[in-house]
Amino acid sequence: MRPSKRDELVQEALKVFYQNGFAATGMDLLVKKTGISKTSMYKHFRTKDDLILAVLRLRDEQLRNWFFRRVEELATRPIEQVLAIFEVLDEWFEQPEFQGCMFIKASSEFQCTDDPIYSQCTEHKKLMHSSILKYVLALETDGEAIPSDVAEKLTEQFMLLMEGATVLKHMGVSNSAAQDAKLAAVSLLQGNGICGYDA
Amino acid sequence: MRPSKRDELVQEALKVFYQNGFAATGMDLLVKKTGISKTSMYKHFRTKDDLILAVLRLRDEQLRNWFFRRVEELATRPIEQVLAIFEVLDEWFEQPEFQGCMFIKASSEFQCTDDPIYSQCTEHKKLMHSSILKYVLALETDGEAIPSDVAEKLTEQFMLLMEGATVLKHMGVSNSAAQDAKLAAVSLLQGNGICGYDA
DNA sequence: ACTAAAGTTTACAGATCGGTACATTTACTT
DNA sequence: AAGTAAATGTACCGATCTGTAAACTTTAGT
Repeated sequence: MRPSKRDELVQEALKVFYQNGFAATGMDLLVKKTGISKTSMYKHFRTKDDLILAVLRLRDEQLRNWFFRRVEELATRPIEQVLAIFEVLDEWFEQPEFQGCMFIKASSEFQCTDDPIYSQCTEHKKLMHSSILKYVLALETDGEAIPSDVAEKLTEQFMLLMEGATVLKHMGVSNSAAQDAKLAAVSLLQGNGICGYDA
Repeated sequence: MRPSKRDELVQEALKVFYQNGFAATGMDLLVKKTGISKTSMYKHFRTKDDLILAVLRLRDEQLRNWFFRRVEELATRPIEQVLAIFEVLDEWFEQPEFQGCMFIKASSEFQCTDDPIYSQCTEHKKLMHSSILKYVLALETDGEAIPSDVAEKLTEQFMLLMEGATVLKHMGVSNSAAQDAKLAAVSLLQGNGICGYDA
């Protein structure tokens, strides 16, 4: 298969939905922004919701790939990787096109629990969780592996900090949200006997 | 003035917008749900956005009043009040009508920074921040007042935890989000030399 | 060159959107 | 009882919404 119009459509639709919102973006606007005819769109996707699902799938893949690739570019030791998570978060916030988390926003517009769009948003967050858990599980306390229940608890707390930072940054409440979250993460690590100054 | 139709409208509209979303709720649906005629609505509010603003004002007042009244019902000592914040958060999450934070959702649908609706959402979060800051400023470390920069940092971190918990609870990712946040808060307090076991 | 898929334009259907005009009814005040 | 302000029902406006029909053009593979 060649890089078809379909992928082109999904990629452009992602930008428009992200900047404009889902309900607020009509198919006619997508025609204007992408230059792709409405008939073609409906050949590829039966409904607008199907298109949104495809957009979210792409976003999930793009964001997770970029995020954790950056984490591993920034650090190799587990403790540093965990902290790098918050550095990458900051990088994300500082991108000029940053407009909050697309999945938080999607689940704000599609609140019905059995809506596939809502499910997809939930799924994305769970995937983020499990990726972060891997880094946390690699941590050591006094040279021993971290207990898995502690790792689970820490991961959950990191997720809280990340989502909170994303929201407050997007709402213009804090402009140091990612760094504040990082400091909190350091505190939480130290509180569990994990600190960055050993071998 | 008697409890006019206007207040009735705003109160009912709040429920509908909260459960249904803003863009997804048409004025005709509001007519059906409230029993108030569209003509009357537009006598009270020039536009739908004006109605939404009134709804958000009411919500801000209701939520903040309820929240901090509950905090003070649950605890009197500052350290306990700070932790009670997360207990009340949990109470909120367990209300059957809980559907996330209305302001996070509103700012997801009205992203334009100079939209008054967006500004109102930002304002609400700042008010939450400053209310929490008061409790944190009342804390003591070794019998001495907490340094104001530490209080500011802690408050910011508590906000991160609260917003994160609200989002993850709403998205169905975690069902112990408030308790997880509370444990994290305890850790952060201890990390700053504040613990609950002194006089 | 032929075929078939993919994409295009144009026009449209039916519903719903936010918002308004107008004439009527309710309810409180004096 | 008269007057007035508030709320009402109905019917409508133009625009926009998601989604479709039909006929035409481009593109790709053999």
